[in-house]
Amino acid sequence: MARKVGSVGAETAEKVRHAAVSLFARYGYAAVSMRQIAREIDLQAGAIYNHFPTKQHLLRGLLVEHMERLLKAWDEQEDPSLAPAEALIAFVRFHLRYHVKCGDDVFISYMELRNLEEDNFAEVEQLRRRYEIKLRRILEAGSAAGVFRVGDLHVATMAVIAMLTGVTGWYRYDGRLSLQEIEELYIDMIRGAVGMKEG
Amino acid sequence: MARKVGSVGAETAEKVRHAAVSLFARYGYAAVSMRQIAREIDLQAGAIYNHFPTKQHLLRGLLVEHMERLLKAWDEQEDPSLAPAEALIAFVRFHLRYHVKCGDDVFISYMELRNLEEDNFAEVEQLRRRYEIKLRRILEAGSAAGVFRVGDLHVATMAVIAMLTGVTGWYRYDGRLSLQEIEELYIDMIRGAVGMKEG
Amino acid sequence: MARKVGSVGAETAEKVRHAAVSLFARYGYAAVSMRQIAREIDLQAGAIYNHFPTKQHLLRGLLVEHMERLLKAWDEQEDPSLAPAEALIAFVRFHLRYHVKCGDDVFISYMELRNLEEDNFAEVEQLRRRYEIKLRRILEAGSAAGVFRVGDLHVATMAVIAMLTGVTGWYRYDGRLSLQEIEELYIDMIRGAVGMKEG
Amino acid sequence: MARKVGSVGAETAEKVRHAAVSLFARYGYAAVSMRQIAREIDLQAGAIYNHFPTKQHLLRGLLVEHMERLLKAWDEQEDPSLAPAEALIAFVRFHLRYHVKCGDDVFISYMELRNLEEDNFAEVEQLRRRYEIKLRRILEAGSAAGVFRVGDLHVATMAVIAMLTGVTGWYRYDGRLSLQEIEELYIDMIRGAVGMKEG
DNA sequence: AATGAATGAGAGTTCATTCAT
DNA sequence: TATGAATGAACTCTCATTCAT
Repeated sequence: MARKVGSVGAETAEKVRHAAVSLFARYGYAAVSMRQIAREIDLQAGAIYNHFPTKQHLLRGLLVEHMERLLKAWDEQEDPSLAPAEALIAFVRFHLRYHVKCGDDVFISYMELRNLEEDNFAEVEQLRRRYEIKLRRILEAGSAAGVFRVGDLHVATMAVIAMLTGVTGWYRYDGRLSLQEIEELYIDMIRGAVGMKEG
Repeated sequence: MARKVGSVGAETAEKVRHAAVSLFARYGYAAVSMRQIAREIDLQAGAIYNHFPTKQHLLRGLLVEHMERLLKAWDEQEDPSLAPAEALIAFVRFHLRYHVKCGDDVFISYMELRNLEEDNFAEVEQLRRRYEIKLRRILEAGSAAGVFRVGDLHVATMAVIAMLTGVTGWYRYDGRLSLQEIEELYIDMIRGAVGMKEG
Repeated sequence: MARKVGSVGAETAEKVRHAAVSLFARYGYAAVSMRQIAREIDLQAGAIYNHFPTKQHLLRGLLVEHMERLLKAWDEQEDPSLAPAEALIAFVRFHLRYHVKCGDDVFISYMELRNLEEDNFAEVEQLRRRYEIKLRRILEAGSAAGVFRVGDLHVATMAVIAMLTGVTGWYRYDGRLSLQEIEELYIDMIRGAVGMKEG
Repeated sequence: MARKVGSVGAETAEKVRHAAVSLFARYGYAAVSMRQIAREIDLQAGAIYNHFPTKQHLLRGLLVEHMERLLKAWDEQEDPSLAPAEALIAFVRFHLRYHVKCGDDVFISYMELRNLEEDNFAEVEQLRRRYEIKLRRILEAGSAAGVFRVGDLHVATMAVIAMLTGVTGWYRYDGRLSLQEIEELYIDMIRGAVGMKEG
């Protein structure tokens, strides 16, 4: 067998990404050095540059890829035949599960936006907006159908997302409440917040 | 009097704090150097050390003082005679106004927590919890009085605060909606989220 | 006495310049590190940046200041009343003495031109051209007066300067020939080269 | 034959040499990386080491081979039957043509001497001296024959070579003067410099 | 003979902090 | 209280070189 082209390299790149996510989440992009990332995976700092041209590229990659995975995951599980009420509930469950599972990715994709250079920032912002629109469309449909009572679509969208994403700040795997319980609590609150008719 | 003792110094310290808040908010604590802060106010970096023993002390001061101001502001305007429903509305208005007005302070007090050394972190966390408890007590009272329907007190507290604080992420002074309009929208949503009886 | 403002700093800057000239001459700009320069004068590398913003600025300064000193030195000793033949001889003696005395400065100002960034290069080139013109004017005057026989002014200027400057490549203070002897030899050769009438 | 043994390799080595000469001439040995050289010829840096054991060997090779080619070229065209005056003129023409044609090789063989390690330096210096001696012998013969008037053989040799080599610094293929014109100008000046009797 | 990944050292530069003045 | 100069450590990134494939 010839060279396992792209194999060893791809593995190392993945390890770098993983270590970086974890360290950036804990200490912040600016506070984490390339040496720290390298040390975490028993590598010399210089070797990272075989896989990522700069620290900034590494960050951009993490955020862009996180957003793309998130969008893809939603697209794959979205069921367009659902009525708005069910669609909203599905979105809430999806968002909570995904954000709780990928805590670090989510966290840095909120915290490290300001460390992106202008172009990279714009790119990630656009992806984020595409995700927000997923929710907005649901609220819009429910509003139009008269099953939600939403004062302002944009504000409601931001409020629901902020509320849900906040969970990543305090959720613990072995906490007082299970993820299922938390889901039900949030579904209840969000139903109320968007004025969903009982049913 | 040869010199307004303590006056010039206090002024400089205040200028440093102000420049630091603004720079930390924009670029993050770790990405901002003492030299940058000094340059902003036409000073040499060394001079900052006449007023703050370390960069970490400077950060701690900013967060602690922000939280103490926030708590004091609430304490000053809280009206213990209000019924839970009115108290909640008052809290929502207060939180939105304060957070929108002191955007940078609020922002860094969320973003830079992880850059605090252990003890300082604990101190700020405790202050934050004291603030959260203000809201929690209101929800608790409303729940007990049967005017709110809250599945879990802690979750509801966190959800409401996350929802409200999210506003600082997108609010613009000259945006589409006035602060008053935003307040009404949030009051409506939060009423729904906590199952407040119409009235 | 208050602070000896600019004294300590100016001294250090001068020491840096001196060490840099000497090291650049021996090993070349690109091959010499800021740490090497610093070590030479018992300083930390970082401290150099209190006096020179970048390594490139340091180099530019050395070359520009060398050329300016050279021009000033010539201007101070030039005697406009001299006839072309005597003026040429005076120039030859001046150039040899100055270039032999300031060997390292001269050397790097030829060798390190390509390490200058575009703007800095243009600046130094212009100074160099101003110096060449000093000789050219002499040759021109002698040509016009019929005391020199010069085929092409520009070529003759370059040839004489190249010939003279070459001395720095092999001159040794304690070599076989004294500077005086070398001067006489070059005066003879250059007289011949420019077709100066015997006198 | 499955493979042109030694052919592909020799070609690559030649490409490396060529790229290196060109880059060293423009930026200097110390400022050029093996990666830069490799990139220039669409290669990975590591591959260069199949052809040259170190960067220093590569440099040494370039200088030694340049000097050997130069010496061989002179040896091939030297006509020992020429009288000193004609021999000098032949040398001038040869030197100018060769140095103008092989500008980069010549340039680095002057500029990069100091980047040679001790032994390699000695080797190249010896070759250079062998070349200088070619001129020296001519001057010597002319002096002995009474057709040149040379104050000091060594100084005259260095002066003539410096003067001639200086041309590479400003000669342009499409400049104001053709190479032929430049040759005549230099021949005239050098005749004068060595006190050649008119004839 | 070439690649892609790695090492270990070192580059230029900036950092928080100190201190004599 | 402020300055300007210094330290020693750290930063991102590049280097020459090696080596398994």
